[in-house]
Amino acid sequence: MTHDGRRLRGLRSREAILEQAVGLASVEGLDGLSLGRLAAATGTSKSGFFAHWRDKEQLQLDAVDWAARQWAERVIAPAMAAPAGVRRLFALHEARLGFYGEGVLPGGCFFFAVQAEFDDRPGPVHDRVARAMREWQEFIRRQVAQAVAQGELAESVDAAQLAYEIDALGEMVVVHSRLHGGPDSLVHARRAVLQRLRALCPDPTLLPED
Amino acid sequence: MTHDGRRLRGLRSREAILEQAVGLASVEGLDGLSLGRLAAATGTSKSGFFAHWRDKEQLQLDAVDWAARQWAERVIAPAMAAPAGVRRLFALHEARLGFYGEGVLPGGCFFFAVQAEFDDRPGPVHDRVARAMREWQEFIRRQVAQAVAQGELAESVDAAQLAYEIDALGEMVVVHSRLHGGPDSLVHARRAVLQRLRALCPDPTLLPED
DNA sequence: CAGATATACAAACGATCGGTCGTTAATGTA
DNA sequence: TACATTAACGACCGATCGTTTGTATATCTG
Repeated sequence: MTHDGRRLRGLRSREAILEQAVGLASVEGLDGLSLGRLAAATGTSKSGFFAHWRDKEQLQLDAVDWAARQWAERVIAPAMAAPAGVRRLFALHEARLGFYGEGVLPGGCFFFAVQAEFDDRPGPVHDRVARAMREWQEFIRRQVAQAVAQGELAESVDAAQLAYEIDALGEMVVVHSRLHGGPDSLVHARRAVLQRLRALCPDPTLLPED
Repeated sequence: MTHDGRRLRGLRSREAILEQAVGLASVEGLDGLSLGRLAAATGTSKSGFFAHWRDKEQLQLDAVDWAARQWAERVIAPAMAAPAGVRRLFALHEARLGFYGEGVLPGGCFFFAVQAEFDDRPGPVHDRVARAMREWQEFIRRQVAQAVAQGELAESVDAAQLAYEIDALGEMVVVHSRLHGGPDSLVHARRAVLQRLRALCPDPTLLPED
């Protein structure tokens, strides 16, 4: 029952498979991704998956968790280095845009693809995705509320309202940039949130001018 | 070669099939939608499709066109009733939110589902969707530019920038409302654009207060 | 060492996928 | 009336889907 070599090897390939699965799912979705192609991409056999997961749905659920962890490490964590308040809020937005712009995932954003796929399909995957998105939205809202409490945003700011705006402006970068090619949407998304925050911030010098 | 009864009957069922296809695709996507289920939903046979379309891709392309026509009739046309300028711009946004809120399509928005599906997959369907989305974005941009020209928006407004914001804030309603249930996102999306326009409009009385 | 456990595989399963073929019935044209 | 065209169909095709089964091998436990 202890951490021995067998389990370690199992965990390694499990992680490698999940990383591939999240990358592929960011392009084709969690359902569009077939076990056959995932097997080919990972260099393993289809049937080998069932040593790690009972069925495809279990793999999908673990993929959601893996993507959420990746998001926490590559977007949230770097932004937490910025001082709390409006600067951290904008750092969060920029970290997200950086995640998209660097092409960490071949499809841009795992959660965008999966949201569009499962927003109408009830089931465990829908629930898990909804929870992850709710936590993300709630996290942004808390950062807004903290900035208000610190006096870095006007007291009239509705935290849930501003959180929706920041999230929407950031999320739509994925499809706009991929569908129309250019990096225009990255610039638009960055500037939209920056100017919005500057307008609401009593001390705009906390934020870059452009 | 004239418009006779045969062709009329063909066109009728063709339209009925496309309407069903667009509705189903708004839920499961254009590829997730299978010909078998589409046949069951329309009460016809799979093989009957191939009298109207050479293959599935042709049906997908026609579905995109059909959805674009529906969008023009149910969103753009009503908004054109409003006087040109900032009022028409906001009417456009409200017409879109109404389209989503009324549940015209079971999946909320055909183009949202299809964008997420095809933004990374090159091919004719990708190109057709990209063109439709580019035209829509361009249409918003022209409405912004006209409002600026009429003096109903500040001259400093970057039309493409504001168009991106309006579109992003409207589009993300689909997934937010469906994933988290409540109509909060509809309120947030409406208020976000309304306050943004009011802030940029020299005569805010043109727009409702809330 | 023996026995249990876990990783991974090839082969095959029934179901469903997009698509083809040949046919029927209805509607048009000559 | 004779012939061409069209919508629509049932039956079937090879491929692929998610999944099951049985097996071989490597690792840990006793």
